[in-house]
Amino acid sequence: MASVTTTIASIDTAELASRLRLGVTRLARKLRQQAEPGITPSLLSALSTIERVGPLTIGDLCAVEQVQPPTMTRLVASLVETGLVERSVDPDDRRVAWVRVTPSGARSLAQTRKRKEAYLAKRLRRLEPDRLAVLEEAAAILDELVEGES
Amino acid sequence: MASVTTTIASIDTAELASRLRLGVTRLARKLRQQAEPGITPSLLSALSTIERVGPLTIGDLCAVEQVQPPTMTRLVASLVETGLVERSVDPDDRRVAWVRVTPSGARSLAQTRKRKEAYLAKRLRRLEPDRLAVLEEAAAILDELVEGES
DNA sequence: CATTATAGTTCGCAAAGCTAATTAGTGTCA
DNA sequence: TGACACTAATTAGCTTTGCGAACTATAATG
Repeated sequence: MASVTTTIASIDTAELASRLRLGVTRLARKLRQQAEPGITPSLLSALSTIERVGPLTIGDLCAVEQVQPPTMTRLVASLVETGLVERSVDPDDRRVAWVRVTPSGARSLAQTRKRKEAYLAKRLRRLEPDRLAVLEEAAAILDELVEGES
Repeated sequence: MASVTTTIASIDTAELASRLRLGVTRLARKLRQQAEPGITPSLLSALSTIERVGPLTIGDLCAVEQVQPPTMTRLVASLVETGLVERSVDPDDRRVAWVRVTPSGARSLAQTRKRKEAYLAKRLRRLEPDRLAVLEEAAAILDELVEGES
């Protein structure tokens, strides 16, 4: 166990928002640059959501991925074309399309996962345990930040 | 003062890398959607770096913003065109271009800063002080993560 | 002087995002 | 039943951002 002690009295949310935005934007950019040829970060993010959440509709995917329908239509089309994902029409409501990962998609996800996070993990390994612990908590908070309502 | 206590014994950097990547990517996407009309997140990020770091060259800007030269050339051209930034040729080495914020650019930055971070700040304000403190530290760590070598 | 190295630019391409308009299928209710 | 409204997804067209390759202009070096 480790203790991380911080002054909380004077946290300026506007200032924090500014710094957090810059940090997040830059890291996202850096991560984008690590994309493997063939699968881009957006495709990857969609694919891993499809795997994690299980069969879901295009609309569900849009909500989770925080993207507008036309964007997701294109991402899914690309994933289907490369055989990583399978589409099927809902028999009860033929407007709805369900999407699920194919065995090939699951394999591809598993295979590439290590490599995909290599860049980040490599840098994380250089951090002191205290700081890793901070990021660990921060990751969860970031998720909440985005999840809570749109 | 507040204490944030965390288990550090078993932090799996690969797992953390995965979660952090997802969280960061999604938040970055969400932030992009909050762009004000007229100034995009990339332009904004470049502009605020130019203000923060002071006069600097295109190459310096590329390094800080983690972007390739062609991209920065275009961003700067756009900022110059809208009068937010000023370019000047280095008299000692005429290959080099120095870039600085104009008064108009500084005004624009100041004016819009509040609004630009409103989305994030609004959400941050809902967090408990403990969690704010975590993000505060995380922001600094994220910066280091990207800064340390390319 | 010729060569090599460096700072930026231009060009052409691809990915990812959007809005607006369209298509296809459901539901409602007079 | 038949017209109308609603919903899920798609298509079309546009913008921004990013890249690599090739180029220009300038400096440095042998």
